[in-house]
Amino acid sequence: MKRHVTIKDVARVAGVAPSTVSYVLNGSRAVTAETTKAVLEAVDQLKYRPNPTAQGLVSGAYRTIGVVSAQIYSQYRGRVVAGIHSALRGTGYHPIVSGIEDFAEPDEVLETVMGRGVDALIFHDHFFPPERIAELHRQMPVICVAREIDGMPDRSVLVDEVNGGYLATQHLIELGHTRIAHFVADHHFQGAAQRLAGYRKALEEAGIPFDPALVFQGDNLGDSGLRLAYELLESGVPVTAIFAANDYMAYGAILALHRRGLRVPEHISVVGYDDEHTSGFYVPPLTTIRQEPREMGRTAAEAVLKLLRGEVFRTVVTPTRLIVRESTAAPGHAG
Amino acid sequence: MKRHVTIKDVARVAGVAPSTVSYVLNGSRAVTAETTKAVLEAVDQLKYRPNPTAQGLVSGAYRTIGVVSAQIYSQYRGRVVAGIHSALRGTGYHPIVSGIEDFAEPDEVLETVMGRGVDALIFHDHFFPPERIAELHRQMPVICVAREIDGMPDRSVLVDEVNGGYLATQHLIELGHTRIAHFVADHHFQGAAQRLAGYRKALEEAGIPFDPALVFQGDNLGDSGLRLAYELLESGVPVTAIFAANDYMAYGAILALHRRGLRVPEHISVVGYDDEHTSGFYVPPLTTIRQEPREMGRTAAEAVLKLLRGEVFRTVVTPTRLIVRESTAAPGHAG
DNA sequence: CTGTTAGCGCTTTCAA
DNA sequence: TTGAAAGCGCTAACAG
Repeated sequence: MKRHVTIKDVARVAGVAPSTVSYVLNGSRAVTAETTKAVLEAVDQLKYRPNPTAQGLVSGAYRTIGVVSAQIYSQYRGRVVAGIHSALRGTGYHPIVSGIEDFAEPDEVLETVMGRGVDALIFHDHFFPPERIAELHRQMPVICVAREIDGMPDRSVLVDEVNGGYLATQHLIELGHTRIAHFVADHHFQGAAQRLAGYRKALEEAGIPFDPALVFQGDNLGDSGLRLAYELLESGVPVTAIFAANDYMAYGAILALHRRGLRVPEHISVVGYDDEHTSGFYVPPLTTIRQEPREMGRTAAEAVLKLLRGEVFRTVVTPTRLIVRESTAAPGHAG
Repeated sequence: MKRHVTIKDVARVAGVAPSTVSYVLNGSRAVTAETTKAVLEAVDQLKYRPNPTAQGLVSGAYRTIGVVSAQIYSQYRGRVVAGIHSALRGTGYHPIVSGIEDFAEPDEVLETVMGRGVDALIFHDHFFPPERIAELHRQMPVICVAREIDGMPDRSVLVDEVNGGYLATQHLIELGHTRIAHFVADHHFQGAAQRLAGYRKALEEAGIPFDPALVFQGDNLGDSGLRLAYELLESGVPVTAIFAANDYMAYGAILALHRRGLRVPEHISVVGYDDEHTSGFYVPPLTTIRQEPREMGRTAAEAVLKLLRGEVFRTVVTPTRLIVRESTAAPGHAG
């Protein structure tokens, strides 16, 4: 395999000192136009690319942002990462992503990410122990997406989850539903409680009493939606609509209803949450809550850059909105 | 922010030379039990972790595998990455992933991945220019997943795509279908042609003449499945089944049929490809072709490790199998 | 305006 | 069996 071209090679070819090459490339000191030209030519000729590892060793800065993201197979989560990428573009910083697997060990994830030398961290993972995150927070800038950690004020990019839950439920109520079940998101996830709060708020506002028998704890997977829907049906509690706290659970619920001969939305309306890219092609296309994952990623990356520059960042809350498709309709639609 | 504990700190505390600490930690030279103990205690006490960046600088090896993966939001692709992670676990090597975005620029992706210092590369991306990959291949071990590149023999982990296409089509034929449309996968993707070849092979074997009017070029997205299905319906060509070269196109197709009042599988059978995690919860649950993405990732990682050790690797072909669910049935099922 | 030198954290000769 | 010293590729004082 081939040896790397180093700054010395460039210096030799350009007939200058290595440091001069460094100064030209980094603009960290005034250099004659002539010298600059010679250096740049040598760089071109040798196709020299500085070794960021060595740069990092010297400066103690790696120009790298570690990103820890669980369950990246969700389009929603992938988009957050995409937003981070795009905000970092042209800044000289690059993201390195880990925690692709659902249940990657915290230590391992950290070793992957930290081991490479990172200047800051973005967490989009609700499994990672908060104490560990807080600990890292003491060593470098850390931003959390869709999560808040005790002792880390102004270090989050949040989503207006309460409003999301509210919007979903209110939509159902406006359609005329009063018996609305809610499949709660995975309990590790902070948004779960907030979506539930939004659900309760909408009910309350409409004067519909909250019924605990209508709320079921899920775990975000399709299978849990399926199971919960069966449970709901078997419980005999009358219901005309389901608000599932994520799209996958909504899929599972719709399948369960289908298997029991219940059609959506004719017999039961269903609304999801996240607007995964498959939801518009589901049968029926799913009414859901859309967040702005790309925007969230961008904001998180910009926050980190800000902290790195020593500026202040204040926690921001990104909006949610309702996407009405075809899985919701007025109740009693089919009798 | 906190300064890192260095090998010197450990040496001081243990009362030995920095090099001795290195020898103890790497086992690269015999050391007294006593000295070893002192060093290990100091390491423990200071919570010392060697800086891999510095190690990399010296050794020229970074113990890092770059992974370039397009469209990682597909569960299938995410699983390949998970397989890579898991095969690397405990080897001292770590993957760093890039190319999360659909249309990330090759140069940018490379800068992210290469810039960090990687010892080898795994490509799971059919957009990346082959010449660029071949060029990298000259500098370090490179393995491609589900793709072969000219001039790079024995550098791929392949999938038995022909068999996949064959299995899907044969299943339909066994059910009694003879008019089977095929939605071809994105043309950037090598497997597209192979899946088509499998389709043709199954037809031929059954004595069913190949009809070009039944094949439609898609681009892997749900929307393309939708569009193609409308096209198919409008063409007036009679058809009782569709084999879509990926699940997302199958979703789109099913939605289009649904909109035209056609039920699946009663009026038209549909089979997909990839077995995305949502497919089992689709209505109806999708019959599809399952690959072994996790296995593929593992194999790719092991291949790279092998090459790094100077051993030989021979291209392997991983199996595909049919998963029969509820989107397929005998034709004329509903009249 | 430019070159020399030291040193980032580590490994690995070379000496003892 | 161990320590000292050089050097990986780069940057940033320090001199001129």
